[in-house]
Amino acid sequence: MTESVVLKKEIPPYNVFDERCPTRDVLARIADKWALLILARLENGPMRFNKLQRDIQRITKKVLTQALRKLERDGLVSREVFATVPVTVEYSLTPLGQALTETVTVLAHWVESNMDAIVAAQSAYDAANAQT
Amino acid sequence: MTESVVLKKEIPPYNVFDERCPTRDVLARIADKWALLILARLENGPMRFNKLQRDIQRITKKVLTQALRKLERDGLVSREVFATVPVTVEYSLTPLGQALTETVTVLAHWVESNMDAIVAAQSAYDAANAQT
DNA sequence: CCGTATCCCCAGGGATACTG
DNA sequence: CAGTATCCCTGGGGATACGG
Repeated sequence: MTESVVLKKEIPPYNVFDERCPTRDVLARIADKWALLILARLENGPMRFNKLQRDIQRITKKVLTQALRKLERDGLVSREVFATVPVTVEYSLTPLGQALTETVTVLAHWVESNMDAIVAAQSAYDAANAQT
Repeated sequence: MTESVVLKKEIPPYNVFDERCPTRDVLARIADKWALLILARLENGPMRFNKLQRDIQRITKKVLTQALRKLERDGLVSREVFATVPVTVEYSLTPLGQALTETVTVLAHWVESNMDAIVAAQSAYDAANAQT
């Protein structure tokens, strides 16, 4: 009888805990304070470069540009140039970025919603570890 | 007639986009590659220090300790010492950390699930921006 | 308006060794 | 086992100025 060999389905061995897995680099790029803020900010629609910089306070043009390039390379953000004078550039979430951002937004909101508990924990921790 | 003045309910003005809001610091602490990996790793239950270090590859004791302390201070992780010989220390998620980690895990899984699309985007980007 | 180009700087992370 | 203690070091930001 001919054995029907059931090949183990090759599930992509992506695993963020494997130091060699490229997902780890991607996660590290997303797990960046600026990246998260940018994604969260773009959730409500396209936005120009300067508007982004103004909304996300304390970020320099250089760093914002770098962060946007990385997000663009990973296919999370798209960049569109309009030939106005002076030039206008709009950034928006790609469908891929949109999906990711939903989770990112949950994260940001979670922090806001639980900030009181976090502050309390910090106080307790600091009190317990108080130095002379 | 006496106006019944409806006081605007004072919702905590927590907002990650405000540079002065403490939520921003917390988000920055969570938005850290090591912090995310630690939280994700602790999701399945308590874990000892060395096990944690082995599972999360490429992290040194120093950095792991620092990361755990921050998470502990924010009330996301708890540390329990057992007077065995040699000493055993277990780290686990607090209820607060548990809730957060659910979202974190979604994020990690999202990356793994969408890695193929991300890789494709990277290739396209690199091809479009090829030098010379 | 939307970025580069420079310069500078130090905090944070790596490597290694040691201890309760 | 679970951390400190040191030393080193670099690259990621910050500030500023300029350019298309």
